[in-house]
Order: sequence, then structure tokens, then C-alpha cells
Amino acid sequence: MVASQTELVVLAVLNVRPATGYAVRAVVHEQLSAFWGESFGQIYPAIARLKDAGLVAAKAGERPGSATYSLTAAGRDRLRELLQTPPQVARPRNGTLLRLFFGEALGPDACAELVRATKERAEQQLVELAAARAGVEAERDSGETSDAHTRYWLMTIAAGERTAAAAVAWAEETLAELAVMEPTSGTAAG
Amino acid sequence: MVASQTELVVLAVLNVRPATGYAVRAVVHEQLSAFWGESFGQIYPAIARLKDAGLVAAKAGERPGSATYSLTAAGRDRLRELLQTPPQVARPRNGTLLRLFFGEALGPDACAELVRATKERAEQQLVELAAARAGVEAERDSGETSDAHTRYWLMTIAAGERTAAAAVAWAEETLAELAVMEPTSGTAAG
DNA sequence: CTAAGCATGTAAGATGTTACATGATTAT
DNA sequence: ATAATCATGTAACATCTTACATGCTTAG
Repeated sequence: MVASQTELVVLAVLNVRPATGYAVRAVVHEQLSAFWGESFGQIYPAIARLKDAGLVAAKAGERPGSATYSLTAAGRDRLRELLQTPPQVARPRNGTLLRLFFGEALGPDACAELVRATKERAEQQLVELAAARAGVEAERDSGETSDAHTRYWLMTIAAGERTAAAAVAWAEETLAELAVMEPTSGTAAG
Repeated sequence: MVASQTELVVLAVLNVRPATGYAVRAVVHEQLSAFWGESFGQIYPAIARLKDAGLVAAKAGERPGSATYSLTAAGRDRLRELLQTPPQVARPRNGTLLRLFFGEALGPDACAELVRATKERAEQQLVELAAARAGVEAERDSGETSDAHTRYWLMTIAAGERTAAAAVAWAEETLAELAVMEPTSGTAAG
């Protein structure tokens, strides 16, 4: 009875609207990518398990060989159950900060390169999140999505924006400090 | 030749000073925990592989059955090589934001609970990071650690502080918005 | 006609967690 | 004494990525 996190996402996405496995993954990529990721290698086996457990039902899809899945009543119950389990905090793995911590063996120039890359990723993310925000707000105003769902969605976008803005501010501060450090060690040393 | 990230951390920690496997894990827990995690189940096999590859050398430790490991010349070369590889960005997995995104099925009260937990974790982290900052600065002033390493260490602490502060600000904003939402759906609905 | 996108799945291998098993040393 | 900490390792299991294999449909 230990459901994977992937099963939770699949149930949650299918609860919004029935979809093919491919479309489930598209939703995850397009709407959740700032805080969640899944690959086909996880999604298809997860759907198969959920089908075996009677939590989702398959209808023949529009194309031959494809299937559109939707939640059963048991699936909706299970979804609520899973949503109420405390989120498991994932082990952090920030390769940039790891390298920066051991920056003495790497040198200030290479470290600055890493921080610049972080800054660019964060700025890119701010652009994407602004676009997502505009899209969600337009959808809300056109009445295509429930108002409550729109609000929750915007809260997750706000979280991404805060985090990305903090990353940009940190990167700028850190680049300034790296700029005044002499290259006394590391591979870039003269 | 695909070295795991764990091998990189082990090499980096042993480059600072020779240590037992147990002590390597203690360093990771005490100094890197804000952005990195490792368990014994990873560290011991990683050390065994590094020893087989001639990248670390074992000396008999102070206790019977224990060993103190240090980098060989090949190990130092390999470390520099690994530090220069681009950091692989880990797949994001934020269980709180996932639940919040599907908050309509959960209800505003349960969502507020999740956000409060996030806020408390972030505040706790700010306390821990402030203590770490004080400890590092004291070490620097006493001359126990190289000045360069201290600076890099403080940069990683600053990253954690920025991120945690952003999380607190987001949580407060989000709690205010959740407070004005009516419980029209979700398990907590009346 | 051909490339891109839609669609489903499997298999191998890497990675990671947790629990278990064992035992020495140090502090209370 | 006895609990906590130091110390090493294995085994089972879960998870995840990547590549592979296949084929339909739509747009250029």
C-alpha cells in the first residue's frame, strides 16, 4: 500500500480532466515543471498499477492503441487520502552550492561561471513564470478554469517567483564578492 | 568512468582533511545539510570504489577496525576534474507545492496547514544558518580555517538564507490569501 | 514525402533509502 | 552499568533515468 509520489501526481492530474498517459506528462511538464518532474518511464508503469488497483478506468482513445484514463470513485477517494499525507521533503542536491563550498579547489573564476549560470537559469525561470502567470490570469478571466484552482495555481507560481528572485539577488551579491577575490588557488591560478 | 555525485562529495571532503567514512558523513550533515545529503548506504560503497580505483588511500584508524582515508595524487586530479563538470540540475520534487496546486481537492484549511509547516521549516532553517554563520565567522577570526574557504562557505550560507527568507515571505503572503478563501470544496468543507 | 509531434511501453542500469547486524569506546 | 556515540558494512527494496523499439497522425 505504499503508493509512489508519481501515482499521486497521476491521480491528481486525471482528477482535473481525463487524459492519455502522454497528456498527463504534458500537464506535468507545462504546469508543474517549476516544482515537479516525471518521465514516461515512471508515468506509464504508474498508470498500469493504478488501473490494476481499480483506481483509474481506461476508455479507448481517439487514436488506435491509445487510451484515455479517468478516475474511478475509488481513485478519487485514494487521491484525497494521498493529498492528506504529509509531503516528504526530498533530500537536497544542489550541485552548484556543492562546488562553490569547495571553491578553493576550483578557483574564483570557475566559481563565478557557476554563479552566472545560476543567475541566468533563475532569470529564465522568472520569464517563464511571468508568461505562466499571464496565461493563468487570462484563463481565469475567460472563465475556462475554476476560480479556486486558478488561485492555487497562482500561489505555486508566486512560490517559484520568490525563489527565483532570491536566487538572482544572491547571485549578484556573490558575483560581486567573487570579483574581488584573488585567484590564489584552484585550476585557474596563474 | 561515470562517477556518482557521492564520489565527488567524498573526494572533496577528504581533500580538506583525511577522515573515516563516519566522519565524512558527519561533515556532510553538519556543513552541507542545507544543500546536500548522503547516507551511510551511499558513502561506504563510494569509499570502497574510490579505494579500488586508487583515488583514496587507507591508513589504520585510531580504533580497531576503523580506517582513515586520504586523497592520493590521482584522487586530487580526479577531484579537480569532477569539480569542473557542470552540475547536474536535479529533478525538482516539492510535495507541498504539488498539494497546493491541487488544493481545490484538499481545501483551504489543509492547504494553510501545509504552508504553515513550510514557514516553520524555513524559520528553523534561518536559525540554523545564523548559528552556522556565527560559527564560521568565529573560526575565521581564530584563524583555524583558510580565509578563502571561509568566504566560499559563507556564500553557501547566504544562498540558504536568501532561499529561506523568500520561503517565509511567500508563506505569509499565501496564508493571508488562504485566510480569505471560503472552504467551498475539499475534505474540510462543511 | 518527410519531419515533428502523439502515443505506448520495456529493459538495463544507476541511484538511493532503510533496516539490519555487529562491535568498540566514551560519557553519565 | 548503560546509554550515546563512533564505526563499518550488507541486503533488500524502491525509485528514476535513459535508451530502445514501435507505430500513427498531422503539418509543411
